[in-house]
Amino acid sequence: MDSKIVNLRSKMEVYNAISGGGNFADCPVRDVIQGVSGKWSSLLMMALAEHPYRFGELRRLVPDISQRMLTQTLYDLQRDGYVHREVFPTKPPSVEYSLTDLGHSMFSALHQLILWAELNHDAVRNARAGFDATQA
Amino acid sequence: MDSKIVNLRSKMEVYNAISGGGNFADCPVRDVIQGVSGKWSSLLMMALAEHPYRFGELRRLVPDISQRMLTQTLYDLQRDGYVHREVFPTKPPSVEYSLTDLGHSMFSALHQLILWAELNHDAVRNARAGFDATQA
DNA sequence: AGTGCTGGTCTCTTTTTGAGACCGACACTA
DNA sequence: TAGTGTCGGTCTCAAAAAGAGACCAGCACT
Repeated sequence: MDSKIVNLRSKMEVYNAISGGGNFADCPVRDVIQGVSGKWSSLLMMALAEHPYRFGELRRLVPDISQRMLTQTLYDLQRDGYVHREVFPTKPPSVEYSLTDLGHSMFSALHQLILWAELNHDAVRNARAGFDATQA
Repeated sequence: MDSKIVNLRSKMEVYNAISGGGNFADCPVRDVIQGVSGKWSSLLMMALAEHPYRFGELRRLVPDISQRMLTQTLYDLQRDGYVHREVFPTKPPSVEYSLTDLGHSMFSALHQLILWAELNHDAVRNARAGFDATQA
């Protein structure tokens, strides 16, 4: 029984095995992907990949993000080493966010997904519409 | 003022422009990325990219997903056209989930990010540890 | 008659997110 | 000098999403 699962030495199984007691927190892919998979992370990475932005600029660029989530998402991206935060002692003080080398490196991988999304947006929308039609 | 934002014809601006009244829902990248950026989506895509799995198999493969979220995430992936759901009239009936062509296509883009995550997991973990150290 | 397996749904609680008021320090304006 | 605006946030409260786990029908086997 469950011969597929038992026989295949797949990555999924290895991640399960690593986790040992079911904690599963050590799965490298999950650990990293979680950070990028937030609702706003990829969008902010896209913005910062172009050039550094200040807090207020990002807020205007992504109008439907709340200030709270902008702060928090930038904090998380900074914590994971993707984003650098620099405070300039102007009056009033300004804060600039920019991608680190690690951030640029990660974005180049994320970029593949973004390109795919641009190319296949219609296909996804059509699939969605077709699915909703049959379910109605 | 805000010369950077005004002068640059960046993708970000185009997405903003498209959205017109601030709705922003028509941004293709957001629309597609949202579907993949769920907590469990990428993990399930990884699993199904290997070979089809049944509901219970997926549940055992990803032990810390709730049955509710497994159902819902698979439903969403199916709706977006990434996953095919097939019911076999065995007793008890079994349900098999597999990637569609669109799903495989999307996964090949997502795969770049996964590979990056595997390669750079340590760098991210170190950044995180260093950041937490300075914040403590 | 009882137990187990299948793939779910339903309800309840906890966590995450969103909306928006509020903050101090300074500049500019009237 | 008092009022207004900008900066980058934090704080509180309500709404939405996710997690935990009970429950379900249908059939097989004991």
